[in-house]
Amino acid sequence: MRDVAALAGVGVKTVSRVVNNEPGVSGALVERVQRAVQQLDFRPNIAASNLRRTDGKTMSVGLLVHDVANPFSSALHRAVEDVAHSRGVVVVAGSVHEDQLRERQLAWAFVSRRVDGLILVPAGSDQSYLITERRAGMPMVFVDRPARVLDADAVLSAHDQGARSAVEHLIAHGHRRIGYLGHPIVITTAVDRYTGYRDALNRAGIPLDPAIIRHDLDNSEQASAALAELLTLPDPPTAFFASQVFVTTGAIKALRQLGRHEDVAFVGFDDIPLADVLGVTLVLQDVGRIGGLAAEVLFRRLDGDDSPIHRHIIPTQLVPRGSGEISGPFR
Amino acid sequence: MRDVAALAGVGVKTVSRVVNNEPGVSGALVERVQRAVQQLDFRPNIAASNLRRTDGKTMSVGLLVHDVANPFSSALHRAVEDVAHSRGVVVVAGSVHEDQLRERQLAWAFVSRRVDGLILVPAGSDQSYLITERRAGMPMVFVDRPARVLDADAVLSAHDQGARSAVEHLIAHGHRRIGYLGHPIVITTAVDRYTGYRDALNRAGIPLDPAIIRHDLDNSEQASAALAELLTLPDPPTAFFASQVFVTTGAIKALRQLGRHEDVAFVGFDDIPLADVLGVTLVLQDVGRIGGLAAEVLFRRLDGDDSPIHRHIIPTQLVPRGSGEISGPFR
DNA sequence: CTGAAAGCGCTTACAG
DNA sequence: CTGAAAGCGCTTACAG
Repeated sequence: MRDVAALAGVGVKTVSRVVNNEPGVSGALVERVQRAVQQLDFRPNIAASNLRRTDGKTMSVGLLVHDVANPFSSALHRAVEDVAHSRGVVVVAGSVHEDQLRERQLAWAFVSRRVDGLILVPAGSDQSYLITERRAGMPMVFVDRPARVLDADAVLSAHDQGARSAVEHLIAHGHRRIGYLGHPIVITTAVDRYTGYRDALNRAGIPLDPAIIRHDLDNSEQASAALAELLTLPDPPTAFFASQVFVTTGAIKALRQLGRHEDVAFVGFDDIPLADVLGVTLVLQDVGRIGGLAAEVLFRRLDGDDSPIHRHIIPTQLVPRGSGEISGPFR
Repeated sequence: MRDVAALAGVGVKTVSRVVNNEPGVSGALVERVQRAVQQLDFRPNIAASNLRRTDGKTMSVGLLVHDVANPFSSALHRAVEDVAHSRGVVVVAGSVHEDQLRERQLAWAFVSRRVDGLILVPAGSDQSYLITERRAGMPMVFVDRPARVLDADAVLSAHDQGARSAVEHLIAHGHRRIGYLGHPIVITTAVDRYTGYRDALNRAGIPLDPAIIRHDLDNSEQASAALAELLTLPDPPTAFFASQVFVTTGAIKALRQLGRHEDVAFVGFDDIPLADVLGVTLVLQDVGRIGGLAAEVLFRRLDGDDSPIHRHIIPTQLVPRGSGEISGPFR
């Protein structure tokens, strides 16, 4: 900037004014400065300007997700980015991989880079390591899972209701033996969705049978194996509910491979490309809305909104496509 | 940092040394400083430190992709992140949406934030707007599509070869009328893959028939419609090749919906979840390797590697799963 | 309307 | 081993 000022024959403050489109610079000077900017290919250093600015905004937000490559996370990223981009804010994202340590490292890395706010799908159950930043007023919005210790906004799917509607759907189609295929129970969404499963059975007066309940399935292969195994029981399930996208994928594969996709009912969680072609009934989360709302809440906080912390619950939607409508023995 | 120094009763330089793990501070002082850091919840400001550091590294790299939410882009993101994370570097990603203007805005936004390097899947055909940064020595690696004007490293799939192998596979199974379903031809990968299609036909002495070639399919719905339409021709294709993931998805859906997936052969491009269950033969790109290599090339450049610019070509792999092995009339 | 001085939070280059 | 001074590139708070 000093070079530009020298070339244009003005003070640095005048260059600063022109670069930031501040009013009160005579037309002639504006032009001279702009020419110098062009000539020197001057790129203002945002970091330096933030250092001195009173608001100190870096125009960046941090996004912590499970894995940037998974469909939920990347759709969330996209939704957040859309809102951020419209405000000239860049998003720096990172994958936490359900690892508390990595969550902490990444959050700190973002904080050290002075992001203006944080949107996070937490891996750990305790975000107290962020308490200083939170108290200092850094906006944070939790997504998919609420904060445990911190007092912060959250945007969540109605996990329990979504699961309950799926299981009730199966019950309505005449099933009473409904296998549960669940992702790792340390993740709060697994607890919530299992709760929905249990509630649906309870309300229908169907006793819970641990023999057909499998938690902690870590990937689609494990889900496939679990489903196959449950079908070998003396009194096997006539229907299955899968709690999450990879579990759902594994279940679909297993049913197809075993040739049971036409007589065993199935409802999964989360959308998968081609699931429509395969006629798989799914409970869908509105990821676009979740991400968009999370970003909006964050920016409202950045704009000074100091209304009470709120937990936004976004409904899920059951989309019948065939697999969930296969009739059971009690219909 | 001043506050920490005051509390610990030392100079700021000593705090700086402790925070950066520089050697040559007596044990007693280290401890006193660390206690003060703890007590004040001190977080070093990376932006400020970079401003003065001679190397001036922000420990961040920029990633420009088509759309962070699409499978190729997000897998790329993940692969880049894995390498970056191992070096303590964060990645700031942005979606370009095949829009030259947005590409430019984002690239500049990243440059203004002084990222150490750039990995980009370019939308436009001209990145000369980055020429100043490139000349100033900023490392850049192009992915999926080469730079047009800039002299920079690139990591690309063997698009033409991949397409050729797909079409040759269909020819080998007795097809001579092979429909081409292509994504927008303004994208260089579409040109490359179409070249592969054409070459395969040429080598087999099959004349090119524009009637069964459809470029510029923008989404899976258009691809479905195009495939359906081509099947109504008096002399319809007995096989199809789809050039890209969304086109592939649309083609799969159309074949299923028309009930033609068992007699019309098909080979698509790019992986899709559940395509294995559906028995769809695909040409796969090794996204993990592409992203990993791109990141490694970038970091090598950052480490001072000044070997000549290189264009890395990553082979694709044809995975036969059934749909591509349906026999045609000439077998 | 314009610009010189001071300062953001840190590191460099130096002196003790 | 330790720290005071100067400076990174910019903006703030002022004075003219």
